[in-house]
Amino acid sequence: MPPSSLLYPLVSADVALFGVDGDVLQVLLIQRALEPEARRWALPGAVLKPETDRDLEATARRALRDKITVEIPHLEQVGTFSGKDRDPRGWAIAVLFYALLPRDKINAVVKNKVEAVKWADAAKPGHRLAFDHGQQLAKAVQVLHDKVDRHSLPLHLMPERFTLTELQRACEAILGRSLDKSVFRRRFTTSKDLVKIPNEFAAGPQRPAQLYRAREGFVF
Amino acid sequence: MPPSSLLYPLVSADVALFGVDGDVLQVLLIQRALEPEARRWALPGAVLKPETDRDLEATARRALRDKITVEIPHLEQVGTFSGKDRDPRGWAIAVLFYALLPRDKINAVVKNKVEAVKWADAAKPGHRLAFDHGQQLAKAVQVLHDKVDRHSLPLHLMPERFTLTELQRACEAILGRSLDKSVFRRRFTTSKDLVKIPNEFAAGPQRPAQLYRAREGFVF
DNA sequence: CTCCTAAGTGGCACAATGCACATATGTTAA
DNA sequence: TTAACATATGTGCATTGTGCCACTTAGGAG
Repeated sequence: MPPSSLLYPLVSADVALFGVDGDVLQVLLIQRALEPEARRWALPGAVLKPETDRDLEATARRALRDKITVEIPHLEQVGTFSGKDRDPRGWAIAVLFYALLPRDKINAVVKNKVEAVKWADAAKPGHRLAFDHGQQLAKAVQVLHDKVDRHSLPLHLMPERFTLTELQRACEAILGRSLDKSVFRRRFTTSKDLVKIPNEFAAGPQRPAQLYRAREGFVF
Repeated sequence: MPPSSLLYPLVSADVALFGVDGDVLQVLLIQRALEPEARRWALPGAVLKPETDRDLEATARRALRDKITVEIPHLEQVGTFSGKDRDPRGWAIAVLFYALLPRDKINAVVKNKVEAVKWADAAKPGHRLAFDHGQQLAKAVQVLHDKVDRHSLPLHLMPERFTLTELQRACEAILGRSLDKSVFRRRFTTSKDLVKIPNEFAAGPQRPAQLYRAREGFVF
């Protein structure tokens, strides 16, 4: 039971789980089954259980474990949203995390649950989200955006092996604009985070493409 | 009374208040009067009062109002620290903010209070801080550092009117390294955030220096 | 063998940077 | 009165990074 009075705030963790499909940045939404805001789409979240959660990142992981089947390697804090008006139940605090899901796992996420689950365009989810989740999502997208702008490579979005062009598509999806091929390559073929896989190429109806993988121990 | 059980976490807001004195980045510390961690130095903080605080930023402002005399214009969230082991009283959440105090107000902050208050070198406070405040401080310094690295100007640290050299000293204090005078000037004399004050100069035993002020509505 | 597609490379103008040096303008001291 | 001095402000140049665009290369499809 959440606290009904104002004595203690309701504390929860929300997660913006991002994936890239083609050239669109997507985010996982769930349709709330219970009041408040029942039937509205929302970011997955969970209420803190101090007796079991080690910290709020554990709360966030639990929120995901209930919905999806794959384990998330990368989870990072975005910020904290607080106040007495964000949740009809009263004074509430939500700590927002984001996570990146590899392209090849993007269809392995739906679990048997009461709630409906779907992927939505992260830039325009198409619905008014529950609580302040619209604002939260915008903030998470902005953080992701800034990070890629600062030349961080979102390798956690990529499968084990990938081509430079695939990586460029992922960055373009996050930034929402196209990048120059030549510039992109010059910048990153010398990056310590990218490792060329010798003699491994992606086949296709054109010239084969060199495959790369993330450096051991890489974190976004 | 903080919650003694694990049913609800203890929620508080901490503030890293930064100032620059000469070429050292300083942070305001208070010596705790009460248990736990009595007599240890800590960042100023306050426990959330849901009945009075609009949000956690308000909690942070209240933490400062109790200690210092000047109103802080700029307050920004750094991150949230949570877990059952950070505070001996049990499961606790602390949301950390930072604030920047102008050089000319740096000696106007001490209020009549039980606790001792002092400025410490932000890079090495010299004491083991209470709770996880050492870690919190390091994170706040890093955020500040990154921001200046990305060419943001910490104008909130400066007095109303200042010279380019003073501004450069402030940036150097934050970054912990010296910057090239020529590069610094080329970069920022054309910045929209800096406004030259015509016919106003700082006197001294040398050539007078042009005075600048922050653009109206500037935020760090 | 030729065409198509995407991979990968190279050139060039321009901007940002690091560094050395030059000039300006006040105070201070002989 | 004048020279020494300290800091402000500006210039020149080599190096490196970036944006833009054209070109070459290596496969598959027909």
